Amino acid sequence: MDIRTLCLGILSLGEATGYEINKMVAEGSFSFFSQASFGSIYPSLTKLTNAGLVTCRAEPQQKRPDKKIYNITKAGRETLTQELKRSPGPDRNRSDFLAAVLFAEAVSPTRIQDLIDDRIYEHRHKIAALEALLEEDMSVGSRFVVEYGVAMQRTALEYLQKHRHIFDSAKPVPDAPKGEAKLAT
Amino acid sequence: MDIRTLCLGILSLGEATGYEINKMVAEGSFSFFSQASFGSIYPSLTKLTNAGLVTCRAEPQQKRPDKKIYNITKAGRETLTQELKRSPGPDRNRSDFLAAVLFAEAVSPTRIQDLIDDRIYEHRHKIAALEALLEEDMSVGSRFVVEYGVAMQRTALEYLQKHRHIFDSAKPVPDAPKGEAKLAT
DNA sequence: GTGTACATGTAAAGTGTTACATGATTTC
DNA sequence: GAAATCATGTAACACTTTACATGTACAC
Repeated sequence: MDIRTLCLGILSLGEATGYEINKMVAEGSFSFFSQASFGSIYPSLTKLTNAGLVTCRAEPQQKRPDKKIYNITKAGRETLTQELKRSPGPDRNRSDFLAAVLFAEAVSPTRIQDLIDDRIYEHRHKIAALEALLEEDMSVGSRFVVEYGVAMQRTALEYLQKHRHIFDSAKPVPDAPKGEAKLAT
Repeated sequence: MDIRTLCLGILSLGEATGYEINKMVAEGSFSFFSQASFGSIYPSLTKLTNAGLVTCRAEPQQKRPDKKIYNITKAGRETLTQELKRSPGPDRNRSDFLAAVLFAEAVSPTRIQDLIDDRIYEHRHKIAALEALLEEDMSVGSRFVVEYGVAMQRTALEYLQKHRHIFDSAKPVPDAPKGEAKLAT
């Protein structure tokens, strides 16, 4: 799903400005499963407007750029419906943390526990932030997604706490550990 | 983490060809947390070779392009160690599924249950595939990562099974939900 | 006085995917 | 006879990030 469709979907839930969309994606309930920045959101909104899928009304502000409030149009809803008929692509999860754990084993074993401990700390913060979000009023769908996020974060946290010890005996690997190295296929 | 570093890390675990790296990333234990295709892997290997971080030896094949087997160099390991000293960036999860569920609520409510049912089916398959992977011999780190993946997939599956009903008002639960596969839960 | 929140946007640079190009061998 | 596996690689295109550009207002 490209940023254009993401913006269209967010606007299907209610009007918003580019700034607000960025906040939702960066910190709000969209932050688990999407990411985008101003550099992609603003151009997307412009394109959607030109395509007639959203309308834009400017609200004057004092000493600031006008607020541009976007609304989805009927054509926009139809386009989104068509888009949702296509089966969603597979999830794409990219975790530098998991990669680092794997690679640290071969190259810098003493680093693994630090990596895991930092991660545990981050998970706790993230869970607290999500639970705070849940205190607010939100739609059934948003709540479903945020609770899904909490469940996933909790599982990750528990897994790390439970399995952290397996690296306790980690020892440096000799310079050339090839031969019949066991790479998972 | 860019594809160049990903390739370097994979090669730190043992020698491999571009083709093999692609398989690991597309289907193997790297597939949860990274993705890359030939179009990015081959150029990355070329760049790493030019930078002296890996070496390449060609093994002649019959009626096929030579196999190019890459090995990490000492300089490559040092570069990787440096890279691992930097704290890993945040996870970036992109899920068209979660986005679709959220947007479908506003635009096409009857679609949600289908989306969830398909997803449940996919999770079962994925879990089965991962558990098959675990039967094989693999390093401590690989096992850690694959088991992490299994835990996450299971949580997602259970969450969807448990919370699927909240969208019932959008569409009654069919008596015999389709896609009810006989795979391990 | 420093940082954050508000509020928009552009341009260059980098990164990654998709489709193409080639071709034998094995499995269904 | 079709599709998958093995095996490499390029080029065009799409997408995203980062840095730039321009301010005010408020809290600490």
